[in-house]
Amino acid sequence: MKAEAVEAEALLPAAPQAGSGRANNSRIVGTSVHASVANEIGQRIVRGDYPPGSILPNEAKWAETFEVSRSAVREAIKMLMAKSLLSSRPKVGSWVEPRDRWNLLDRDVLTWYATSPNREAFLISVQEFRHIIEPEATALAALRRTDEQMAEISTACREMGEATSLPQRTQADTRFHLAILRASGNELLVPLGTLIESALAHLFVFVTREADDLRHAQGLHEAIEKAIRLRRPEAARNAVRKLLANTDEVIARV
Amino acid sequence: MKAEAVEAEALLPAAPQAGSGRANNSRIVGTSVHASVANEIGQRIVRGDYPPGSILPNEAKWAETFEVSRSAVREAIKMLMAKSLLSSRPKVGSWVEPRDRWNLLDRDVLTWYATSPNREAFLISVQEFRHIIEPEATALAALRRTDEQMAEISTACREMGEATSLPQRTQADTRFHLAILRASGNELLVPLGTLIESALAHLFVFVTREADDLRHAQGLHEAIEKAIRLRRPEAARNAVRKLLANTDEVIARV
DNA sequence: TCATATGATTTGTAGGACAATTGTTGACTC
DNA sequence: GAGTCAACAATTGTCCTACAAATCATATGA
Repeated sequence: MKAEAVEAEALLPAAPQAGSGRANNSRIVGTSVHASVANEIGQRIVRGDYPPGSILPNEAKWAETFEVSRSAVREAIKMLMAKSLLSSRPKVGSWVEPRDRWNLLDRDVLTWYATSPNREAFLISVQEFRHIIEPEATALAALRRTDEQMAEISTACREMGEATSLPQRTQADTRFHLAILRASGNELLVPLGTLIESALAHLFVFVTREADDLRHAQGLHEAIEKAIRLRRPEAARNAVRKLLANTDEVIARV
Repeated sequence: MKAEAVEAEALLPAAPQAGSGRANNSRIVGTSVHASVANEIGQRIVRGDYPPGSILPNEAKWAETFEVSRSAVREAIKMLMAKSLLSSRPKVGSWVEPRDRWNLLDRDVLTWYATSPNREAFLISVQEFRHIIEPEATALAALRRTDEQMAEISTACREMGEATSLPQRTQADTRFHLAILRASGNELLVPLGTLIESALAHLFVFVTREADDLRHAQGLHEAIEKAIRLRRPEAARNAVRKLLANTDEVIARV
């Protein structure tokens, strides 16, 4: 090809480069090349740079763009195919699949979605989804939890109360909700934990809670814990609904 | 390496080989090599051949086993990594991730799960999941459907009634439920369509319905269609609950 | 006993070569 | 002029080889 050596794009968010000079090859830390490439391309797709149905640049082009080997690009693309973001055929190339084939519940896709321009739409969808899932999941947990699962839930709930920093509290909060999903006894509910994780992680950025709010929220969590402990599905369902309503309200303020 | 040329395993379900002789290289039809390998390894993992935490054979070993190149194996493994079934590190190898990290809601993983030894557990989980999701999703659809979406739902419902063969009917049934999910106005619900698809596909194998059952089920579907058409969320919710109860009963008979 | 090197194994990355697939173009025929 | 068919070209698919990087295990030494 006669293509001139175009400026390669950096894969990771601009590492402060020691030796100034050439701005790429800045692969910095723990991430492997194919993972970075998958991340970058995936993000662009979800962000809308390449609308569904459109043909992506071919593998050689990506390799050139990122200054990596075609093998690495191919592995990245295979990862995106596994998430149904892409398909490809010889001579045609790779194209973006229609949006309703995307596996939006995938951890990575969700992350890309959460950081894309329409963050608010995302948050609203997730919160609505929680309204559908969590009351029922918690009711099931109240019926079927084992003692070990109960211990996990109680521990997380207590650590939430004792947390001294917001990140620490958020982490305990997440553990609390994930433990409930696991205790529901339905394996298919567990993967939805990524949704909740994502929701809480992004909520925590938005929200600066007052001390009063914190105490109130803690009380709501403890009500859930209690209902599960006493094996009262109906009470559990209602307690979760109250918590979600509270969260809705916090969101609405912003 | 001193490894003897061991018998390679066939990737696809035993093609009737013309020239008898060597039993592999039987890659037959439209599937690419890396996809076949991913399918085979994925199925084995979900089936339980390699329990979570255990180390898989290394890439070279897989390449030898399937008589494909290491590149193809790597691309397959990357696909499984994208579904969180695997992780890998240099020198250590690839290991199976804990079950609760698997993306069970992924189309492929779900298929592998559905064909694994514990099919019944799978079907029960899916049906329970439907109880959680579908009533609410349908209520939302009743509130937010557009006219185009309504047309899709009505068409599918009608075609269900007019279907002359069971596969044809199942297909229309699937389209009906997927259209409702899409009409719910919550993007995150759409990916759950794979669950319902899978459920109906596998239910249809189990069940041989009587003419009476068929008429009854059709009536239940039409009730749902009507509730959505008249924008009555509460009626829609109840209609779906009735349909699911009916399905439960059919399952219980077997 | 603990820290430190060093060795070996496995994945990670690169690059090149060719096969397979298939859209496109152009020639040929009716 | 329309339609059919063959040749071409572009792109992914597959294979191969070589080396780099990471890291576990072992041995070595203080």
